[in-house]
Amino acid sequence: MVKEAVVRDEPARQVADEDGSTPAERRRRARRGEGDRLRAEIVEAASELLAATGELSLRAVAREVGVAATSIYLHFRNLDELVLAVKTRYFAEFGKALDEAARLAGDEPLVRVRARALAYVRYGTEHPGRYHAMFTSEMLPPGMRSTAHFAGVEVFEAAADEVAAAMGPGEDAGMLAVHLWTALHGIVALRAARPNFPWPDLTREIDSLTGRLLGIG
Amino acid sequence: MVKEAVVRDEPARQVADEDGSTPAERRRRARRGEGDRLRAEIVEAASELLAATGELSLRAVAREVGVAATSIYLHFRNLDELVLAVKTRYFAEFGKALDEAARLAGDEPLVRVRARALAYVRYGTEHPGRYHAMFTSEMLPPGMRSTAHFAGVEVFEAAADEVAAAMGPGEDAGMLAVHLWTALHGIVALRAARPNFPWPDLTREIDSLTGRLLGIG
DNA sequence: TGTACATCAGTGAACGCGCGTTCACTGATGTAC
DNA sequence: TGTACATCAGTGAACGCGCGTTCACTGATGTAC
Repeated sequence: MVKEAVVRDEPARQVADEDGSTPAERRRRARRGEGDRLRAEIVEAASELLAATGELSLRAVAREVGVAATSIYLHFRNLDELVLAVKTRYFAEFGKALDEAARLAGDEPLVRVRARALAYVRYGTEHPGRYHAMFTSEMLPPGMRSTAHFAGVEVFEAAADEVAAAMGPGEDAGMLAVHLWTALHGIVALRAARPNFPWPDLTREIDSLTGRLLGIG
Repeated sequence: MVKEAVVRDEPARQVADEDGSTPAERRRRARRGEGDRLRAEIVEAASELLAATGELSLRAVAREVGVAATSIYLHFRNLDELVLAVKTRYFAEFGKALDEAARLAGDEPLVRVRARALAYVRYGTEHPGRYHAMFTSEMLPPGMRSTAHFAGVEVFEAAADEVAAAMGPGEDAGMLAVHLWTALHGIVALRAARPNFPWPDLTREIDSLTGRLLGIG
């Protein structure tokens, strides 16, 4: 009722949008030195859109922010650059969530690994869009899929150290870390892809999995 | 050099396409009762396209077959129906590959499980496009993602039976089967998403994984 | 044996959509004089 | 204290693209008489 029919690309002006927030108000033109404010708003909106829909279009972001589509080019050379910025953000947040979980778990190595593993799958299942964006191949044409896809290893490496600490010497910590990572990824990804399968309780599943992988009943 | 400039949607006519095959020749109009020939060709082309690119467009399929885009509507009500036909095909092929591997493995349960697991990840890594199409969520809007996404359970169930046979009584076969499935999926999916990670040898990985999960050194 | 006609297998133009990107531009803000 | 002007932050029209789907059609094949 309140909204006018918006005919074209034109961003909403003084109209509150449907959830009651007023991006139009936020969208007062930045002052001289504050050009980066728009950049932050763009990344924020893109982040939410990618999380919600699993894909990102420049025009959708511009619409969300309440700005002309072209304005995005003031801060990003193209769509890929924006996507990269968003993913970087996700990885930082994800890594922080895992570290926090491990910190809260105390000193016992196995407990720490379990906490980290549970935090991993929790984050993945609670933020399927983000997780998808971070860890799902888009089947890029060969050539492109080399460098950029290596992001997120730090997360793995932190977990690998944890695993190494949780096990006796003489065991293949590298292989175990790989088992753990792939298993956790599989849990998250399959739950997203097959939401109707009768999956077990997540905590039980992680306890059972880590127990078996690390050789503890 | 041989190809003329193709200006519009118009399918290639008497011209051999770049790999030397001549779809134009195949595309002689079907005889009276043989209307289903085109259907088979469409599914075949769609199957190859989806495997190669990870996505499917009606117009691309039509181009590949050498037929007007509208001709697809003679056999499928819309794009989704075609995609479904292709996925059904993939699942049948995938299931057959696993069964065949188990058959060749003989009678020893653990050997059978290992063979099945290895066949699973082999199929997945060798046909990333097909696997992606079968098992990767497309983040459909809620409402759509209920029924259709349950396809492929038979494959899981065959594996679950195998796992149950491979373990002693009193253990939680269901949980173990879930561990195995998610782990295998994770291996396939992460290798596709992170091709530059130093992954271990696939056979060693599967041996190690199944050993740990099923409690055998 | 010849021919009119129904049917089957397919065509081709057109639609409206959202997209990424380009280009020339505008108008408020701050600063130099 | 006033004003010309550069610069910064952003706009808006336009482009060409591939897409799914619709619609009215065409023309070869087989069959009934």
